[in-house]
Amino acid sequence: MKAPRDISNDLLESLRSLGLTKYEALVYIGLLRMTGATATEVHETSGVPRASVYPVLDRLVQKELVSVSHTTPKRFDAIPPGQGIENLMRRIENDAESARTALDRLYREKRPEARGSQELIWTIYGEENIRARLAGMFLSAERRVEMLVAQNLLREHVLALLEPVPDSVRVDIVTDTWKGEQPSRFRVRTHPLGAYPETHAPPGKGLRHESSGVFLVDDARALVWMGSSGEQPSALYSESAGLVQFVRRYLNSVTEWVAAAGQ
Amino acid sequence: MKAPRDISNDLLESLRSLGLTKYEALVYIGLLRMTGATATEVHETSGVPRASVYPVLDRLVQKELVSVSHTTPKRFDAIPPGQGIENLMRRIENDAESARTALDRLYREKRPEARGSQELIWTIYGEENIRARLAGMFLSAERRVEMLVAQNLLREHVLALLEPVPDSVRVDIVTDTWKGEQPSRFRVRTHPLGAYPETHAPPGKGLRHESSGVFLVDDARALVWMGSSGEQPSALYSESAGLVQFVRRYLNSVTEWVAAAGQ
DNA sequence: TAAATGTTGTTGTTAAAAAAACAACAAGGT
DNA sequence: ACCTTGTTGTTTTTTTAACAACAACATTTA
Repeated sequence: MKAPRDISNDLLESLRSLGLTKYEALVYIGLLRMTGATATEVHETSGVPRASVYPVLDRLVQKELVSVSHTTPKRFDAIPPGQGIENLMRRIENDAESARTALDRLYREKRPEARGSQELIWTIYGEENIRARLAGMFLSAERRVEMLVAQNLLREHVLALLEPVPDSVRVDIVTDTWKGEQPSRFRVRTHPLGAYPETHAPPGKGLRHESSGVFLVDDARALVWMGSSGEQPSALYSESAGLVQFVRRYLNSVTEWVAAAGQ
Repeated sequence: MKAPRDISNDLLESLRSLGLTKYEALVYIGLLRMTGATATEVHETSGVPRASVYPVLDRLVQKELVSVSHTTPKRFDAIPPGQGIENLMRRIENDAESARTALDRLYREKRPEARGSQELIWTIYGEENIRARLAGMFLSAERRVEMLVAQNLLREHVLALLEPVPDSVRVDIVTDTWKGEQPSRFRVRTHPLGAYPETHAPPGKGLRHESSGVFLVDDARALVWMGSSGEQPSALYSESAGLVQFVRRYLNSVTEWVAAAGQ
């Protein structure tokens, strides 16, 4: 192919994930700079081979990204980006909707937790997924929720999820700082988490508490939120006795430390 | 590939437009029926070759559609469809947003209507695009807006677009029926459009007025809305003297007919 | 006006890239 | 000794991209 000028690779990638091929993207981009261009002009400014330009334009018309004139030769015009992208998204959202419906049906047919998945430790990627799992944990709490969690993480992502927890469930929170009054609903204890001795960790490489947290529900379900700064966060979730016990001990020792520190 | 069971082709297509490959779709679908499956089990119920299952699962984890356990052998679990599809859509919407930003910049650099595009007749596909164009026409009206339009089309799609037209612009509407009182804002004339003699058309094949309409603004810009029933609608738009004159005459003769019919 | 030239729109073929399918094997567990 | 997991590399198929050739017109030029 000729020289498609200086089209950012990112843009092509974005358009591809909206369902366009490279050629379709290049033609549409080229067309945005022109008004009423002929196929040959499109070929020239987009760098797409002339013979390929015709089928590509046909597809773009089908996708409601360009309009055609009735002259000979035909002339083409781009639908403005706002409208055009909306047109693409409409199709995609339709697909998403029908896919969700179909998948939900399959999903509901699943035998409910046949095997003992309770011995496994799961890795969950992505903030949304972690939050969803946390919400589920909190929702299922019957007696007690405990957490050791950095203040920013708590405020931004966790606090809202505690809303549906009933009063009969005791909620213990250990965090680094707490602005404002103590909420009566929860037992909040503050402590400079960074100062907690990372026993077996080499200095400077200790677990970053910045965006991390440890959660335990009813001594039965544990989640460890590992927020690698900047990166996509991940978490461990488990109902296995092993991990739960480990988390249990960790929380105990931190709690003791906090108490001893004399707050 | 083995027998992927009875997976609807539509579903695979939908998932593809959300950025999944066939394999990714099959594995995810298969995984929805299981809980904590091993790679081999995934292979068995999805029909995807065992060796291919590993890279596919990796990608699905990246796309936040499945979670992995830390056991050996690894076990995999599907994120529930609602959450999973939301995860996919989030990425796509990000791409859409950044694409729109980038494209808008390019679009604005375009020299404003360099050539005389006013001689061309454009075909516009898709209801949204037609409505957008109509809205633009109405917005630019300085003296007069005339339309001959089926009642259903008028109510559902057109009336709302007339909102921003100032009082100084005269708006004439001819339609088949009009329930309720006459709006003082517009000059509405009703007429059973079907009865208008389709001069050169064979009976039964005359232009269906059901979802069609003719629009003229300031005697300068014309749009013909052709609503093929059920299909995607299309329209002609032009500022060319030829088409404008044709529409002008058509409106005139209909208006005369209506007047003669003695309303 | 007729020949020469050029452009548009089509069709068919080849090349490159991406996805799918298969083969083989080391590591570890039973 | 045997089976399973996870990994790697190779072949086949499908999809995109690139190229070649040509008929139908239209434009220029002699």
